[in-house]
Amino acid sequence: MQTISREDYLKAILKIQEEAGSVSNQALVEKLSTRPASVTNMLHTLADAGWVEHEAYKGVRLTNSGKEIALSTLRKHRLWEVFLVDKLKFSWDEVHQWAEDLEHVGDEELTNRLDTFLGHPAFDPHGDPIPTAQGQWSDGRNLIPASKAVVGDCIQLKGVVDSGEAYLQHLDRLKIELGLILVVSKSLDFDESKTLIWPDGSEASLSKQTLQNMLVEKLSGKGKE
Amino acid sequence: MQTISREDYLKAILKIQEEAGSVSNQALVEKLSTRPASVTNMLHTLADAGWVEHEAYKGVRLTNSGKEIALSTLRKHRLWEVFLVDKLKFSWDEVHQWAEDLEHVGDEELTNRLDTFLGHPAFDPHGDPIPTAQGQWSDGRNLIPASKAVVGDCIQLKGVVDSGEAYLQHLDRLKIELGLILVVSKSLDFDESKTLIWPDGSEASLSKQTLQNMLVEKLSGKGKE
DNA sequence: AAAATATTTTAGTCATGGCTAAAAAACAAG
DNA sequence: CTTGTTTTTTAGCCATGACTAAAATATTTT
Repeated sequence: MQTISREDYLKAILKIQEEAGSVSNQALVEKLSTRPASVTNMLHTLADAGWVEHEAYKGVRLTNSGKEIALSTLRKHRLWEVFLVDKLKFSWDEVHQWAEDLEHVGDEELTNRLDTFLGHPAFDPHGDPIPTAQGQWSDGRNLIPASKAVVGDCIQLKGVVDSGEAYLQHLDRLKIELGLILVVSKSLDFDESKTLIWPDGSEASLSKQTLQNMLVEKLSGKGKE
Repeated sequence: MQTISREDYLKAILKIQEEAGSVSNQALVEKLSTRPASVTNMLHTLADAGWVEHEAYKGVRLTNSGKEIALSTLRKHRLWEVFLVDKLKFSWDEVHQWAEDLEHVGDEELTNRLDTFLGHPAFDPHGDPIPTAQGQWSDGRNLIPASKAVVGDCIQLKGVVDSGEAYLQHLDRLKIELGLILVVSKSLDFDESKTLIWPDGSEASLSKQTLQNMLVEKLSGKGKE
């Protein structure tokens, strides 16, 4: 049967599987802030339940039923995040921990009602796509890290790679939020920082690190501002 | 520290304390569908945490800090029930189990935002009063069981004693919901059943059992229809 | 008050899911 | 290919909070 811990592991495996291809125990240790022995332990449990295929020393892969649970949990997590931001007016850097709890509450029925109540959102407050009730979540968008934009580009922030509190608060201080349109006005080869222009005309220089974690859509080769 | 199980026990103790005065292990066994040994066990844990005072074989009483946690949990439970009914459009007989889970999520801040979002409701979907953020929940209303109404009385349903699924669905089938105004037209001494008249003119006879669990406000000695 | 009944506690077990420490396997480098 | 390092697994322990069975205490009945 599903428990909170098992759902957390399945969700973590899904994410690692998607972004890294293969899933090592080590990766799970980092993602879940736990210990190697705990991971091995849980992988046995998940394998016994038929949610992952596990070969000792070789890594894991989600089975269809495992992936279904993981996607459903991810869907719940992201829908609750939308609820917390849109309805309860939390900011995007405050919602993760509560969503981490809420994702384990409710069944498909409740989730679908929440989805309807929220107006069938396609993305969560960090720009991550919300899986559908049928488990589809292919993004469709063609986003690039802002670090790849060049001088003259007009870009719109559509998501973030790192949705940790620290990074999001950093963006807050820079008055950068989802949907914001920026123009690249300068690029330094030296440290790969770039200077960007805000819609209100102000400008600021962002570090390579900051830019790499911003997922943007290129609106045009020349800024339209 | 607080866990789901501990919050459940504190909430149960609060409810029993309010409606029965003293709290026996037996009462907790019934309320929580558990076993005597489990209750004794948990009471030790709660006493060690300073949330109850427990004297062997004599029963328990909440301390101030225990009552605070219990009231906060009850507040969360009832607010989430309002959310499920008002926003997600569940019926009053479907919400209890999910609220049972949701009540353990979030802190005071989240609860207060939820409260604001819901428009500071005073009562949950079963007519039970919602404790305030300050832990006040004195009802103020003067409700009586419908079994005490007499012929000619005009009564309005304001709450239920038993908010179990079975009873609520029974009321659903009778087209009885919170706020409904009824007139008592007949009363049988034999089985203490009463015949009631609906606003649309239809009438039906309700058993003593059914009436005892309906909490009503007497609008007038003579029905005003 | 003594006996019968009911309630509560103690003692000991079990499952989940953490953990540490040590062994085993895989991988990397000389 | 052998040695050293990293990763994974095994073995064994711990806390929480269920449980059963049996002992102890309360309560009720005669």
